[in-house]
Order: sequence, then structure tokens, then C-alpha cells
Amino acid sequence: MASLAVSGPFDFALTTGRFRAFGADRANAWRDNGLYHAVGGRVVRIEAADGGVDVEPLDSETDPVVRAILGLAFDLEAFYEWAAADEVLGPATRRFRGFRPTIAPDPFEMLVAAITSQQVSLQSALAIRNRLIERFGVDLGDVWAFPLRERIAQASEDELFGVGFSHRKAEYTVALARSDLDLHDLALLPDDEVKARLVALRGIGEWTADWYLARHLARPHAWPWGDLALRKAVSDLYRGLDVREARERFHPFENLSAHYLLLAHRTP
DNA sequence: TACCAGGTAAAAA
DNA sequence: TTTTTACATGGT
Repeated sequence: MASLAVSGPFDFALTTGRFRAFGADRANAWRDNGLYHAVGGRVVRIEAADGGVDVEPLDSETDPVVRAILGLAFDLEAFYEWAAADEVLGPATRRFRGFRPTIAPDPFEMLVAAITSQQVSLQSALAIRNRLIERFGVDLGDVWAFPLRERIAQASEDELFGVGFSHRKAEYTVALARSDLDLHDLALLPDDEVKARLVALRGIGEWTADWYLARHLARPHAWPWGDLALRKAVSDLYRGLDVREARERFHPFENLSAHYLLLAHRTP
């Protein structure tokens, strides 16, 4: 067990709360006050510790994954200073101090998870995704490894339909796995270019591309305005404000603002 | 039973 | 160009 120090505001329980609020899938298990995730065929456990987290095992392969999951790339101090005077974000950033948006460490897993979440409830998406993981992933004991892109590329659309995908989503997902798009190269491109390349794929619209920027690439200006939950959060918290018109209000912290608004809206 | 839920593409208007 | 429709599942 090794310690990973975290500088800046950090609240482990708040940050990992999404895995309890929405339910964790088989590839992101929450158990015994710790989070389990597969990294390169090994299981990593993350738990709270003084001044940061304890991680087992912690090495050059797991370190960047853990940092992503915990959202350590976000500059919360700058965000809090900017948000302090806002009627909604001011109180929210004080109430949820230390909350960091969790970043999905793997681009293929992020996109497939997003496709499963399109249009249906998160609960339905979770059930379908779990059957996908158990059908094509690898059971590592404490957690499952999410199916590799190569494995899904070999799967048939009928097999995905069999675990609950619609025919269209099955087609999208297999085609994505088989496409020649290098997802790791996307990280080098500016926001607009990433969106353009993703939206060019069938089954990936603006909503999915925006969440990819926000929850995988941790881009500060990502603003998933098409998101139903975000639309309701903005409208309810700002008395009818339209989510698209709200964008400039949250510049230059659109991504962190979206996450804090969603958290504030779903937390009584 | 019918409808909605952290969308998307294609058809129709 | 804008609006409508089909889509699979799980919860209410």
C-alpha cells in the first residue's frame, strides 16, 4: 500500500460519490470504502488517507490512472475564487469543497459507456453495461476489466443486441471498435477538432462528444448543454435560465461548473 | 398500461 | 431548415 499525496482541496467521499449515487458498474466497483478499477490486467484499489489516498499497487502504470479517476488535474482553487460571488456556484463550491469530477481513464470505455447512456436512464444504462462487461470483459476478482476495443471489434451486432443494446447502438459500438480512429491521438487536438472527429462517427452526437471532452479529456471549457440533467439543473437553480445561454456565464470554468451544478441539483 | 429516462440518425414536413 | 419518429431497457 502506497500513499498518493493530493495538493489542493480534495474530498475523497464527495469525489467518489458518483459511484454510489448512480451505482458503479462491474468495471468500477465500490466496496469496503474503496474504489476498484482494472489497469492493464491488474486490480487497483483506492481508499481515503490523510492528505490524499492510499493506492495498491501504486506504480508508473497505475499512477496516471488514479490521478485521472480522482480528477487531480482540475485547478479547484482558481475555480472557487472565480465562483465565489455566483448566487448558486458560490454556496455550492463551499458546500462541496474538495469535490473533483472523476475522469474516465480509458477513451474506448468512456465512449461505450456514453453510448449505453444515450436516451435511457442511467440505471438502465448500468444494467446493460454490466451485461456487456460480463459477456466480453475479464473477471479479475474484485472488479472486472472493461472489454477491450479489440474484443468488441470481434463481436457481432447480434451479440451486443443480446445484452440489451438496441440494434442501432450495437451497430454504432461495433463500428466504433472497428474504426481506424486512434482515440489516444484525440487527446492532442483542440476541443473543436476532437468533437469534429467524434461526431463524424455514426452514433456519436454532440452530447456524447461534449461528455467525452468533459469526463475523459478534462477540458475546462466542455459544456454538455444537450444533457437532460444539466438542462434541468441550470433551469431549476437559475430560475428558468436556458442551458445554452448559460454557457458564457460559466466561462472559463464550464466543465467544473457543470459538475458542481449537477451535484448541487441532485443533492437535497 | 403508459410514460419517462444524463440521445441519435433518418425520415417527414 | 426544422420537426417528428423509432429505438431497448428499467423503474414508476
